[in-house]
Amino acid sequence: METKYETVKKGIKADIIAGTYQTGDKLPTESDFMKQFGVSRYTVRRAVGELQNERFIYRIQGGGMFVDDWQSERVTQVNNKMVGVITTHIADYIFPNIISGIDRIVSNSGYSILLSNTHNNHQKERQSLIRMLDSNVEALIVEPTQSALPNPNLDIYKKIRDAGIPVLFINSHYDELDFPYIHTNDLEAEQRLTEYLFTQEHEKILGVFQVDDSQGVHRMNGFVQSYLKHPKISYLSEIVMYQSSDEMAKIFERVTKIMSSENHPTAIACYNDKLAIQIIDVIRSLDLRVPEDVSVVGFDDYQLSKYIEPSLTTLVHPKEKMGIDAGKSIIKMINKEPVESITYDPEMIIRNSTARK
Amino acid sequence: METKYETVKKGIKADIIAGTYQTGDKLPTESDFMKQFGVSRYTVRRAVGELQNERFIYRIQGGGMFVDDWQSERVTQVNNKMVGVITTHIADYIFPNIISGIDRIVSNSGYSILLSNTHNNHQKERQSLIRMLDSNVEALIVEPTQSALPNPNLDIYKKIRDAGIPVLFINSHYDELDFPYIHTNDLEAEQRLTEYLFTQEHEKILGVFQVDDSQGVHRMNGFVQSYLKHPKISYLSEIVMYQSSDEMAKIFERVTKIMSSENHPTAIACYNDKLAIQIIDVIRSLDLRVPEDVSVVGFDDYQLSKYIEPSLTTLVHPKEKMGIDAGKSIIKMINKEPVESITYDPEMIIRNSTARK
DNA sequence: ATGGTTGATTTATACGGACAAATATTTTAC
DNA sequence: GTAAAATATTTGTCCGTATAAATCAACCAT
Repeated sequence: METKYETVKKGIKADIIAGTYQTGDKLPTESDFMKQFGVSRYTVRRAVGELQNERFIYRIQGGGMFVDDWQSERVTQVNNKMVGVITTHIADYIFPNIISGIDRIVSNSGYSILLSNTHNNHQKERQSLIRMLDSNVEALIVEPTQSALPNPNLDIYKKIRDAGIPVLFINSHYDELDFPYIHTNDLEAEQRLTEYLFTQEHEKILGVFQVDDSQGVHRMNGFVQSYLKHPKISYLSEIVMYQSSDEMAKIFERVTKIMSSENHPTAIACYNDKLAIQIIDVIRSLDLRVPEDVSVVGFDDYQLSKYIEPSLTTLVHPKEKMGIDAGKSIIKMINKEPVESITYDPEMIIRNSTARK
Repeated sequence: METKYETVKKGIKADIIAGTYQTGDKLPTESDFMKQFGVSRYTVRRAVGELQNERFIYRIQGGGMFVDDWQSERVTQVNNKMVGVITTHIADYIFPNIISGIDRIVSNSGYSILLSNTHNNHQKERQSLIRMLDSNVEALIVEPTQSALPNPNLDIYKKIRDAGIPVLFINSHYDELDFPYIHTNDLEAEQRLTEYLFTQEHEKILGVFQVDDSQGVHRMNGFVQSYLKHPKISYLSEIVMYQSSDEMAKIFERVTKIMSSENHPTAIACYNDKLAIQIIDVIRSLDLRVPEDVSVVGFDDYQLSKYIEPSLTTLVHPKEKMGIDAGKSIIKMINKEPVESITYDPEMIIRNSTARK
C-alpha cells in the first residue's frame, strides 16, 4: 500500500506534468490540498516538501506555492526506478514472453525496464553491464551470454554485487556467482524426450545442439546420458554441435549430409523448436517425410509449434511465467527479502512430428 | 536567529565531520537527541531528515540511524543516455522485431532502451509517459495506444513537445500532433488483397477487424473501399468489428454464426495473421476446409505464417526494418537533424490459404 | 546449542493544534 | 488617489500524541 503523502505527491506531480498547473502558476494552498485529498496538513506539507526537493515547485512563505521550471536541465537527480534487463536477444523466440512477464510485475511496483541485449556476445554484455550501472538501475535481471563458456565479465558482476545491487539470473547462471536464478531443468527433460524416442523404437537418433549456452549443453548432455543408459545402441547416436555465431546454412549442410546417407537416423532431437521447424524444411527438401520417415522433436513449445504441419512434439516450460516469477523475485530482492532459486520441470507434449519407427 | 532544527542539524553534522561518529557508527536514537537538544521529536526528525538527504546519514526502520559514507564521491553523475520506447504490447507478435531493430541502432550510439507497454490502455499510456519524463529520456518512440479513439493524453504529448523532447510515432499517429511517424500503408494494401480475392471469384467475403487502433480501421476501410469499386456485389460484404478488450471467444462465436449459415461467405479477410491462424482453427471445427471451402487472408506476414498448414496468404511489410528506421530517425532527431515520415507499401504474398472459388 | 516466540526498542507515518513570519488584501486616514 | 495601518491569508516552525512497521534482544522450549 502506498502512503498517503506519496499519493498526494503523485497526484500533484501528475497535474504539473500534465500541464494542469503551468510553470510559474500559483498552486492551490495547503488547505485546498487538505480538502482535496482529505488528509492533514502534515501530509500535504510532506508531499509538497518532497516536490520542492525535486524542483517541481518552490514555496514563498506567506506568498504561496508555485510551479518551478521543472522542464529545464535537471540532470542532477533523477528519481527513476529502473530494473535493468539484459538478454542475449530481444526479438528471438521466447524472450518477448519473458520480458513481457517481467514488465507486468515490475511496472506495477512503479519500475521501468531498461533493456539491453548482447547478441550473445561477451563484449556487448560488458558494455550493457556498464551502461546499466551508469544508469543507476536498482536491480538487474540477466540472461547470461554464452553461458557455457568462461565469462570474462565476472569482475563487473562482482562489482555489482559489492555495490549491493540485486542480480537475478534467468535461463542459466554462473557457478562462480551466488546470485539466485530461475531456470528450466533442461538435462532431465531432454533425457525424458530421448527416452520417449527409444520407446518409439528409434535407435539411431541425430542430436543437433547449440553448445555455447549452458541450456544447449544441458540438453545435449540429457541426450547423451539417455543413450548411455542403453549401452547396446549408444554407438548409433550422432551429434551436430554448433555455435550461435555459426551460419545456419553450414549447419543444415551437415544435417543434409548425415540424412542423405544410406542408413540415416530415423529421428532428430533439436536444440529448440525454432531449429526443429527449419530442420523439417531441410528434411522435406530431401524427399523424406515427417514423421513417416523421420521423427523430429524440439524444445520450448514455441507458441506456433502446434499450428505448423506437422505439429511439433516438444517440451513445454513456462515462459511468461518465468518472467512473472523473475519480476516478483527481483522486487523482493529490492526490498531485501530473501529469494529462492526456481527450477521448472518441462512437460513433454506428444504431437504429430513423431511416429513409431 | 537560527531555527531549532538547524541547530540540531548543525550539531549532529559537526560531530560526524569531527569524527565523534565514524562512518558506519550507530547514532544515538531520536529520543536521545530529543533529550540532548531539549527539542521535540519533530525537530529531531526534521534535522536528521535533511542530513539523510545530504547523504550524511542513513536510517533503517526499527534498526537505528547510521553514519553514511559521506566522504566518498559525493556526486554520482548519472550518465543515462536513454531512449524511451512505449508500445501497446511487448511480447505480442511483431513488436519484438521492431524493438530489436530499434535496439540495434540506438545501442550503437550509446543509448539504452527504456521500455514500457500500455496493454492498449490509455491510463497506462499516461503512466508510461510520466515515468519516461521522470527518467529523463532524451527521446521517445511511441506506438499509439488505441489510436483510433480520441487520446486523452494529448496534453502530455504537447508538454513533451514543448520540452523539446523528440518524439517519433510508429504504426500510427495522431493528426493533432505533428511528430514524424513511420507506418505502413494499411488501407491500400488491404484494398489490393481484397481485390485479389475478387479476381479469385469470391464475392461474399467476411472481414474481421480490430477497430480500436487506426491500423485496423485503415485495413477495414481498404476492405470496404474495395467493395465500393464493385457496386454490384457490395451488398454481399459482411464485417465483424471488435475491440482489443473484447474476449476472443465472443468474436469467434460471431464468426461461427456467420460461417454456419446456408450461404456463408467463401473468403475471410482478417485483421492480421495471428487472428487468421485462430480463425482457420474455428473454420475447421465447422468441418469446412481451407482453402477448398473458405479462403483466408491475413496481414503482417507473421514469421511462422509460411510454416503453418495451410501456409497463409498475407501482406508482408518490414518489421525489424521499421525498428531500424525508427532507431535511425530518433538518433537524427536527437541530433536536431530533420526527419521525414516514412510509409511502407506492403507486398502481397500468395500462399495456400486462398483458392479460386 | 538452536530455533521460534514474545516483548521492547526504534524509526515511519499521520493527526491535530499552536504560534511565528512573510505576504496579500482590505480598510482607514490624509 | 495615495500611503499607512489593520486584517486576512499562507507558509514555516514546533509541540504532543497515536499507531504501524521493522528490528533487536531476551526468553523459552526442544
